[in-house]
Amino acid sequence: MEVCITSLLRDKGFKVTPQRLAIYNMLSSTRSHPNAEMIFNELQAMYPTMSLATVYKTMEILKEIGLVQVLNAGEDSFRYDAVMTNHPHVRCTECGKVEDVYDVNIDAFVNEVSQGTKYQIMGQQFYFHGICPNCQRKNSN
Amino acid sequence: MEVCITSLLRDKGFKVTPQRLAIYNMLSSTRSHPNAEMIFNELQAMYPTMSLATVYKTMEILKEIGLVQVLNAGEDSFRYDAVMTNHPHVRCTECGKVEDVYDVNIDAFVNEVSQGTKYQIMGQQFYFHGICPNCQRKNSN
DNA sequence: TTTTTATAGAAAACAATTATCGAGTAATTT
DNA sequence: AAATTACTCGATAATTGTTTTCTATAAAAA
Repeated sequence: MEVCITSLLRDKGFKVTPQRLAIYNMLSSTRSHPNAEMIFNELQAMYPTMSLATVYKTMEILKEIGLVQVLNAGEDSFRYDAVMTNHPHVRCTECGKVEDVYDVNIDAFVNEVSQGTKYQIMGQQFYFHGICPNCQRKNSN
Repeated sequence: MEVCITSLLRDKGFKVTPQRLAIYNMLSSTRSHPNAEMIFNELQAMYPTMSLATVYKTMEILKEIGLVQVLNAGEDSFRYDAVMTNHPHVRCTECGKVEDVYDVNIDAFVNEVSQGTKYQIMGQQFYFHGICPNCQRKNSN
């Protein structure tokens, strides 16, 4: 993994810096789909000089070299995901968490749209929102 | 239609103003999914005192009374749609236009996600991006 | 090691959106 | 119809997420 990002950065002419490694490592070891501020807050402890601008600039680079995808889950800020397979996301409108959705057949759906619209579909984003099992339980109490 | 928005506004305690009618009429007679600025620009000619703030405030109200839906097609600004049936959208990455996608079966897909995640799904947004037939033709020349 | 080049991060800039507030106007009451 | 009330308009200012600028500094190349 480390090797991967290191050589990927270098191949594209970007420098390998501690900040970039830290940001990517943090992102790839969580499933919380953090936004820039969450990443910043978590890394600030270990990297006291870390700035939000660096997080944004790094995300830009990581997106460019194909290591992260940017999620727009209908909130006011972007979330980031180091899992690059294109999968839907579901956001809980009560507690705000964003989770992955696996085990659904996207391809058939995409094909249907492609044929119906005559568009050459390059990608898609599926966002669901609702109430997670946890919050459902809380609500019923 | 006019009757509908007029009474809807009044029932919810909002006043019926020329600006609100103009904004809603403009939105419901286009398929271009404009953002606030596009709406503002188009109406400024006929309503010289129209301001962007009014467009935003009106959209807030129209959303609240269920007359428009807000689209977040992965751009930097929101787009608005007076068609309230929940349908996917596809954006052309070349010319930027956003079109509706009809004739696809969403329900089965939503059910699949609902059962797989145990979430109580309240809504969803499907965004596709790609190249529209027009731009495909242009590109091949 | 030296030189070159890109980067980090503070601060300022930006753009979309939201809030504030006084004057104006629609709806309601008299 | 006039007066009252409450909501709204729109100029302006504020806010928020994100991007840019600038310069000392760290990483890569020589």
